[in-house]
Amino acid sequence: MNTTIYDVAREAAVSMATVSRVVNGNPNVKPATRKKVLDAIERLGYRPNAVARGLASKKTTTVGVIIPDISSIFFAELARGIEDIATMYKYNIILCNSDQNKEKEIHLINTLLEKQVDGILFLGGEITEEHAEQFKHASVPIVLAATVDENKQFPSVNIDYQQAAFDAVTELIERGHERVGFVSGPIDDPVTGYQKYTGYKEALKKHSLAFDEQLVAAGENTYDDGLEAVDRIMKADQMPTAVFAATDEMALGVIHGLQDADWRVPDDVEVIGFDNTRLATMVRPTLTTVVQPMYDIGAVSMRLLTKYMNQEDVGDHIVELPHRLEYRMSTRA
Amino acid sequence: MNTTIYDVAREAAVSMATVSRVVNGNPNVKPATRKKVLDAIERLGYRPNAVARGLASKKTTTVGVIIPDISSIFFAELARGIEDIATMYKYNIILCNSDQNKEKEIHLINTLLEKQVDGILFLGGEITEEHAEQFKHASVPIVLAATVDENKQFPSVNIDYQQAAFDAVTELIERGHERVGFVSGPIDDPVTGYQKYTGYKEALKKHSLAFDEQLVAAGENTYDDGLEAVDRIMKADQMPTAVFAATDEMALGVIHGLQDADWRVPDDVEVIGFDNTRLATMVRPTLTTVVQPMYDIGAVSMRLLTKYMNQEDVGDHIVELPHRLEYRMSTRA
DNA sequence: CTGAAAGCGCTAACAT
DNA sequence: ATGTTAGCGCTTTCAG
Repeated sequence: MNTTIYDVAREAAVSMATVSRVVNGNPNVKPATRKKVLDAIERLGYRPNAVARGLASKKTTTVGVIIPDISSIFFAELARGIEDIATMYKYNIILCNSDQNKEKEIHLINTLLEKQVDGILFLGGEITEEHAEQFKHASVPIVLAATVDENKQFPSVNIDYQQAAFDAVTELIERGHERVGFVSGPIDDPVTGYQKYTGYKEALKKHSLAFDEQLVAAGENTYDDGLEAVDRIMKADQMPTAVFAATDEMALGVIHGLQDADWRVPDDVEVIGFDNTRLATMVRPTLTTVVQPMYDIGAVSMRLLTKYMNQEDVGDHIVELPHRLEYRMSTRA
Repeated sequence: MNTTIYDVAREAAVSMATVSRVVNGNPNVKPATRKKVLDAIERLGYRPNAVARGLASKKTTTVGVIIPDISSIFFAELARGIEDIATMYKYNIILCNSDQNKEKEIHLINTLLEKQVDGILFLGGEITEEHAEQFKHASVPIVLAATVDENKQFPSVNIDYQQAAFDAVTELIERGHERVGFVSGPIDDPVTGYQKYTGYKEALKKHSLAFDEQLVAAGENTYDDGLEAVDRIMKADQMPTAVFAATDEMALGVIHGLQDADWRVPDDVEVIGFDNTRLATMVRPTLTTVVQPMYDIGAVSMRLLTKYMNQEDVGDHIVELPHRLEYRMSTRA
């Protein structure tokens, strides 16, 4: 049997209430009795039972995090930002991988709610009607991070993916390229696909360049798909002289695919990636890429969630973090 | 107010016990009444409170995972293995980053125990006396993964790091190299440093090669430290013709450092890494490396933990997974 | 400043 | 097959 607050109370010859007070740092305890209690706790090796506390107080100091895949460099970095801030605010994190699978996501939300988490951080592809329904019925605050919510009906933190893609492609165009390839994950993936795709097309249009289906390769966001994308776009009737890849990992694939086929980067083809993961400096040439502050997105979203959980006033429910281009060697100086 | 089991009981005109039975899939319920209850649950939108259940049943179906840094490729992959198996056995995971900081680790163990996790998975550097003390007093099973426990007093899953390093270095030596560099994280880190260092020295000794301090560079396990290591070891009085790096990330640094200084890999210098993270195929030349089954270590350790939690019979408390060399292009065919 | 007592929502005997 | 009844360990009024 573990020792309980009752045992401590008896040992210290006070009431449970008093023990509870000292354990919770309530100032209304005479120093002398506080000491008595502390001693008893020490002597008995008492450790408060957070489950009982949770039941009584209706707070678990635990938040649920639904993430597509913790083994992805991108999400792992985000997760670290989340965890650090959570720790700072004394929360623990229940981490769940969803693989962006809607069924799983819905199921996980339910599980987390059953576990009485104080809040949920949702990272994923997209918010569907069904997600929205769930979220609305949740009794705790929910914040989205790196997740597209068309209707902007839930608090979220993001960067402007479309604008970021637009900026990157514009940079390429302004360097004189008229044939810019686009390599991405599934186009129907809201963040890694669609938004960047739209930004890409906008940039072309803005500069009166024709859109060419042959310069587009949509794979699965992996290195190998980047590699393969090269096969496809370099076979276009008119080859691209620059490539914008939707993730750094794909960009590495593109660079190596290009090099394997004896093209030189950046001399023959310039390449820009997206995310600025640690991978970007781990290639030759190093990768020029759109900086997405992953750690910060995680940190800020967690911070936002803590505010909701404490019912603090929140300014903007939708926060958009800045992005920028980091110039490295995969583009010409 | 959320709806409780009591509300459901009233709505279905049965007792709480019966509701509890159907919620928990107890077969001793007449189909008809089961349906009545299910309907009531549906109608009320009832969602069981896991905290209350936890308090009453003394099981939370949650396990704590203490991990050095989730943003590391290596640990993220391990975490994925852990989470997948946990999900399979209906457990959730409370994920905590320790940064291998002993204070934090001890503190986290306590927090997790307070939260009444059903078990703990500990990944980290090393088990000290103090850790051991904590573990012994824990009321739940603890399994170590990718963590060195000198006294082998706790259940754990690992590969034989020393042997693996020995094998890699031996491979290099048998290819005719007499000057093999060793690049690693802090030598005093049990897994990434000491064990591999020992394996390295053993291999030299076995083949009657002299140990040369100048060929050893211990940094911080990062890409940049790999890069810098090259500066050091290539300045040795007699340069190495092969390098064994303790992690893939360092190995990438070494390869690029070498290439930046106009050495050719593998022609001038052969390189072998360690881990077989996804990075290994994301370099040119692709990296020959020691395969450490990260996902499996995570999965197996979680599986082991479930056995302890279910008080099942466990065969070996210490499991050692196999390692092997994966030959790629950073070594000559 | 301290204590008594009523739950929090559920499970687990024990009855029936 | 179903109901009754204690708790699980803690927080939280409410008194004093």
